This record gives sequence, C-alpha cells and structure tokens, in this order.
Amino acid sequence: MTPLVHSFVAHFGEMGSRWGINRTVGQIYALIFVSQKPLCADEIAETLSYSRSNVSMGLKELQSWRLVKLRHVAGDRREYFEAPSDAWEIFRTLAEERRRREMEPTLSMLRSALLETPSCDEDKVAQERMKGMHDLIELMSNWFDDVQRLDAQTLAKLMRMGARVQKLLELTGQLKSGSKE
Amino acid sequence: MTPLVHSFVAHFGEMGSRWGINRTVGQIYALIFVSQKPLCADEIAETLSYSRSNVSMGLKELQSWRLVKLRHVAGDRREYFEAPSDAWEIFRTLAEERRRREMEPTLSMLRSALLETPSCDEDKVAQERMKGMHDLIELMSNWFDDVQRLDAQTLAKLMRMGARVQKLLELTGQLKSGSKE
DNA sequence: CCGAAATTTCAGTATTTTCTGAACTTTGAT
DNA sequence: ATCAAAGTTCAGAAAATACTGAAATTTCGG
Repeated sequence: MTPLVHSFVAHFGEMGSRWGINRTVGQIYALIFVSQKPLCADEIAETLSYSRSNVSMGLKELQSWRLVKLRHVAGDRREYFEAPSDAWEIFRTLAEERRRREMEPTLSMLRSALLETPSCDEDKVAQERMKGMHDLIELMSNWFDDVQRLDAQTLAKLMRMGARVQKLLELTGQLKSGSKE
Repeated sequence: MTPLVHSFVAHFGEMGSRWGINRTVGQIYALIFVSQKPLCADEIAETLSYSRSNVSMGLKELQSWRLVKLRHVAGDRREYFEAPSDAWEIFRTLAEERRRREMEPTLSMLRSALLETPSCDEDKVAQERMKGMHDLIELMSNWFDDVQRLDAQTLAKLMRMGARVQKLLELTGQLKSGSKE
C-alpha cells in the first residue's frame, strides 16, 4: 500500500464505527474502492493483515450493503470484488440500505404503537409525539423512494440548486395557484 | 412506564447502535421524547434502572447532539430536560450533526489526499476515485446546508413533491433555456 | 466422482465499549 | 461561609463486539 492509500484506508477504519460498520469492513471497502483492479480475499487479508476469515465476514457484510460487486476472472476460481465507482450509484445504494435498516423497523414499531388504544393521559401524549415522528419518517421514507428513481443528472441538478429550489416552488405556486397542492 | 411507552423506549434502545448512539442514550431520549413534562436525571435513572452516573453521561451526549434542552423549574435546583417535539426541528438538528460528525472529517481527509502529488499509477487511480467521492460529499454537504435554511413549510412541500420535482425542473429548463444553469 | 483450492462457519479469545459505584466538584439556600 | 443536594468524573467490572484459527463445507477442474 502506498502512503496515500494507507491514509485513506486508515481513515475509513476509524470512521467505520460512526457509520455503523466496523473497522475491518471500513478498511476493506476503502481498499477495494481505490483499487485499480478487482481484489480477491487473499490479497485483501494480506494487505490489511487480517485473518482470512475476518475478510470473508467483512466481504459478506459489504455485499449485504451492496457496496461491492462480485466479479469472476477467467481461468481463476477465486472471487474478486470491486466497488462501483459512480458516486451517485453509491449514494443511492447507501440511502436505500439506511432507509431499510434505520427507518423501516422504527416505522413499523410506530405504526403498531399508534393502533393501540391509549389507556391514560400519559399514553395519549406519548401517542401524539409518536404520530409526529411517524409522519416525518414516513414522509422522508417515501421521498427517498421517489428520489431513488430520479436519474443521476436530475438528482445532481436538484442538489446544485440547493436553497434556490424555494424560489422555484414559489413560482410554481403562482403558476398553479388554486390547485390543492 | 406504561406498556406503550415501554415498547417505544425499548425499541430506541435496540436501534441505538444502528443510529450511532448506545442503548442507554437511545432509551433516555425516547423517554424524554414521549414525556408530557420535562424530566430530571433522577427520574430517568429510576424509570430506566440505570445508574445515576450513566444517565448523567447519556444526557451530556444527548445535549451534544442538541436533541434535548435543559430547563429549570422554579424553586427546584435540579436540571430538567425536554426534547423538542417539532419533527422538522429534530430532522434538521440530526442532519446538521451527522454532517458535522460523519461527513466533515472525511471531506477534510480527502481534501488533503487530493493535494498530494501522486507517486505512481496506483496513486493516480486512487486519487481519481477519491475525487469522485470528494465531489459528491461536498455537494451533499452544501445541499444540507442550504436545506437547513429552508423553513419547515417549504421543506415539507418539497418532500411531498417527491419525484414530481423532476417535472418541475424540466419546466424550468424550458423557461430559462440558454441560461448556464 | 475425486481432491485440491477456495470459502464459510463457529467456538474461543481479545479488544472495545458500556455501565456502575465511590469519590470529587459545583451549586445555591440559609 | 456552610453544607446538603445535585451533578460530574473516573477506575475498574460487566457486557458486547470483533477477530482468529481450525474444522467443515462448497466449488470446480480433471
């Protein structure tokens, strides 16, 4: 590993825990991400000085996040991995997986909590708060879903507009004033 | 704790690790969030059966995330805590803190890595990939910043529009076609 | 179908993180 | 200023998580 790659890999290892993955997984991803060619498990284990089995687990985890893709090299039985390099694709994948892992379970918990009949004042208040949270998460979840379907170009345009989108909305409001939305 | 509140609190405890906080912190937040009135540390420790010191640490952590606010009750020396109940405010706070903790450090690491002179082909490729990642994170970071400044109403409108925003962009493209953006 | 290469599983160990209790510091009413 | 109540700190115990090595399983060329 060159010093440049090393510092990138080390950073991903350190940030891993903030991002909800562990050090090994972070480093494996970083290494694959900057690599010119697909890597196999042995090369990764060797480069990062982790046991073969740890790398195997890490690769499984990365596959479950859909952050790495399996490749086969002709005449070689080993499995090679590469990371999609299109930043937008990565962003979408991450957004989708986080929605599934971090929002969906809470949404379903909230849904059932809101079906309960409140047995006292305390529960009534609690349900009101939960309703607010539920509605926000649902809104964001649906929005993610929608955005998922936009093509990269549109998405980039939208991002670059940033706050100016507000102006656009005001404009639209005028164009179709009277419409119920 | 009523069964309803209990299940909400328990869920936040379990999800905590996925969200980058620990069980105690998740449960304390959940409890404060659904509570009718501000709570003091002793009440929280009592209700959740955690040690007083653990609750103290947890409250510090929640304050650093700006997820709870300190309140003082007249004629009572203890510190009481409450959680903002406006879902949009919470969303903004979370987005801002996550940007600061999860994106900023990576952005600055990438910036310095991109300043290095690549010493070989491997480094050249690595830098290209890092450039892609850097640009995306920077774009998202700025976008977060912008969105931060929109008022809740505009934000909600934008979210509800979802994918239909694409239509809007096409429309604008026509209106100001020829403009450089 | 055989067997060597590759991958996965998993029990046990190592490391990290969380949590507690006791000691310490701060605060504010008297 | 005093002191009791409130809040914080921190060393070490407990719990959770990550990692390894050895054994088991899968895969595929012959």
